[in-house]
Amino acid sequence: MKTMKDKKEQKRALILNAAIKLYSVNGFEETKIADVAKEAGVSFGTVFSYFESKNALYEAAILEPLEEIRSYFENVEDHFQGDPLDVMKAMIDCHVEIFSTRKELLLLIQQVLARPSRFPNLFEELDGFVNSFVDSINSIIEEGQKLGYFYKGSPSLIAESYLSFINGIRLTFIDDETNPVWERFKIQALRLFGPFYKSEE
Amino acid sequence: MKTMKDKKEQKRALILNAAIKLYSVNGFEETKIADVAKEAGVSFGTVFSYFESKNALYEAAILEPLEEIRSYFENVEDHFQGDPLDVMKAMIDCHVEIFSTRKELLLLIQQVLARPSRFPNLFEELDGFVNSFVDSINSIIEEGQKLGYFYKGSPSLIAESYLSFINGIRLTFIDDETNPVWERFKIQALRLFGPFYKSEE
Amino acid sequence: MKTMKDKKEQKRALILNAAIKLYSVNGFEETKIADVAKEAGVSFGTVFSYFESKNALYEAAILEPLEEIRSYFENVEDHFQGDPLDVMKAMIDCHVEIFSTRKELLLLIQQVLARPSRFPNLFEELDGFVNSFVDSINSIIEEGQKLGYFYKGSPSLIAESYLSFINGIRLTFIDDETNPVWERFKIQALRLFGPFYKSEE
Amino acid sequence: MKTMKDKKEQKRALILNAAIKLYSVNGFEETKIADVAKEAGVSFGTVFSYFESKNALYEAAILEPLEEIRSYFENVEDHFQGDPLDVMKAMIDCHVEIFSTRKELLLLIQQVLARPSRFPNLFEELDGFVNSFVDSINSIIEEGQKLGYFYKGSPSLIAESYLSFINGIRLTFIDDETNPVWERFKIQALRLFGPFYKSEE
DNA sequence: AATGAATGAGCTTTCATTCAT
DNA sequence: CATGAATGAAAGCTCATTCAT
Repeated sequence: MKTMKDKKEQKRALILNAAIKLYSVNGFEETKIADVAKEAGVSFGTVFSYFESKNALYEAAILEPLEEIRSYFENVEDHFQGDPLDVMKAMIDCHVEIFSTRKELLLLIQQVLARPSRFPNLFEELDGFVNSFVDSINSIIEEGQKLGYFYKGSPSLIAESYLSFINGIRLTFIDDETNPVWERFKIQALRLFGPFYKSEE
Repeated sequence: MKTMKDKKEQKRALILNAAIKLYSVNGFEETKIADVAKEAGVSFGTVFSYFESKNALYEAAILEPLEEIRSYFENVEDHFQGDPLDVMKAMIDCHVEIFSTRKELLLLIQQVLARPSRFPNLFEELDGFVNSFVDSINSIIEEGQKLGYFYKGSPSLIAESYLSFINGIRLTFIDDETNPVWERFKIQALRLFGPFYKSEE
Repeated sequence: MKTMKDKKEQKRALILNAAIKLYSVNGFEETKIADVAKEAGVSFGTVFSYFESKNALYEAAILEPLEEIRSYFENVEDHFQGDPLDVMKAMIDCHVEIFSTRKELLLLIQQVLARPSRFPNLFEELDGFVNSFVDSINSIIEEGQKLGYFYKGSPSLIAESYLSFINGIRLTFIDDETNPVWERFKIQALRLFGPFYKSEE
Repeated sequence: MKTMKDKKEQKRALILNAAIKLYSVNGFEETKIADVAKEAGVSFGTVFSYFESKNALYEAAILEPLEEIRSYFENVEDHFQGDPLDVMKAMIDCHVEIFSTRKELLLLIQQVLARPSRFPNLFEELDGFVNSFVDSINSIIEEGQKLGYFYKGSPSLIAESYLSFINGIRLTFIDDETNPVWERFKIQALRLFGPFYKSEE
């Protein structure tokens, strides 16, 4: 009994991963369910017995991985402790790690963001994600501002700038997954918060 | 004679603008040639007499507007004179103006960037665009670094950061076209170059 | 032992009744085996262990109930005794009772009759049914004719007219199951046999 | 110009006739659009440029021929003049002619009547047809009753009986198109109105 | 015996593209 | 040139049926 459920779960994951892979590369319309099935090693009929429709599969391919990383954006305080500056550094480390690693998810997210009217539900969800993040680090930024670490000004602006920045990198340097590149962007990310690394001569 | 050519040119523009509008909102696959024709007020047969295929129309819809803005990214020195800091400020003003205004073009660009393997030619072109920009402002950044305005470090990194940043804003705040929002991001953009606006208390 | 067989029989009946219900309303193609199974409270796999195929189930859904009423059409003399006129009256009572009550079966029959080439076996069977009925009441009609009750002329014609008539009612007034409606048609049915109820002023 | 419209009309008719033929024999679900196209000698794509969908084609295949015969059922007085008895005789002649000739239309109608819940619009339409007919001959029957030709009683009952009767014949003797058979049923049809042909010995 | 996961034939429908008018 | 009728490849999806458990 247990085994059967596990097997179903496993096969579902197989299909979902195939979907993530193909959707991220080819986009929604040009990914054929038959291709996903082949990639997953099942018949296309099987895909439909695990996911209601092509649309539902797409949503799952984005939303489920999103859950895995959600916490690192929405509960920043829980994951990173200490001095606001250290928290931000740790957070940036974590986020860059995620963005450089999870290329597929980010591509999918960008597909949705680039066509909000086509995927209204997903867009809504992602929009909420952004807002939650901004809220989540608001107080940390404020504290950092009081301590003189960060630029004065709207914490939201800083948070949004930061998110746009790492998002933009992923989009602009889509092929690069090498550590060094991303490593260097971490410094730039922090500079949106405050005037750091000034004297690196 | 002249008039005939003009008329043809005009009709071509009509179709191209319709294409830009619809492709940007609906993406490549979900934009139907019939819809473009209707939007342009011509029959769909006519579309094919001005553009070889749906693909060719998509390429034109991206590449031709791209030409219009190319100069502001690839010949930075020609457009903005003076002190490196002033040049950057002027450039950012100009770029933000472009990014906030030409939502449609940017959406199209992001569609391509999000699916490099689907549009290799276009991706190549856009990639070249990025590189040209980075090259173009290299010496300005270097000069600014010597003068102590800008952070030390790889000028490419700074240029790429900047591009990613404005790109990311466009993507993340896709709906916003209001000036104030974009205005505030200009400050953040400049902070990728150097520690400016520190004392805005 | 006995119980086991009974249980099997019972489950078979459960499925058959579900099939009759759904086939009659939705027709052959639009009735899904899965729906029949759900209606019967079994898994769809079970349906196939009682009936060879969807076709076989359809045939059973028509032929088995047909058996139950067959006798009232093919052995008219055995069921109704007396004067030919009384026999016909009793027969009409009985038939109208059947037609008004067994809407489902009649709908199924009409589905078959409306598409003879799709269900040749079933059609054959129903055609035989009609012929048997016509033969069965032939002598009764002849006798009634001799007694001056019924119209002269081919008894077959009268029998066929009668059958067409009640069949047609069922088809034309498909929703009506109220007694009064059917009651009034009994008078009309008898008028196909002879000039009755003339003076009902 | 004129010719083009005519040609389109002609091709539409070609497709519609093919549809009538196949739908009537095979029913809605088992008639494939590809088959209709082949029968009409066009590609299946063409079918969709004349009819919105398979459903729309089915509706057209029933409703358009229905229009052709409507008048003979709904404007009985306009078509047949004289003595009520003569009117009925002429009407029956006409109707039997229609029913014996237009087997295809009648089969289609019966498909709809046998599955009202599947084709609610069409069913509605046909139901209206029946009611209009009943209304239409009401006064003629009443007049005939006054003159002593017809049975006393509800004119509606008589009208409905008549309609059920010819409908039922078409259904029960689906294959027969020979005149003699239908000719004999005309006598029976009239007997639903009054005690005619008593002395045909 | 009962289940339901897996399969894939076969359907409708869309839409880019061709080409005769 | 402009048009739009005709085409048919190609896709998503349904569901009867099989068969391992």
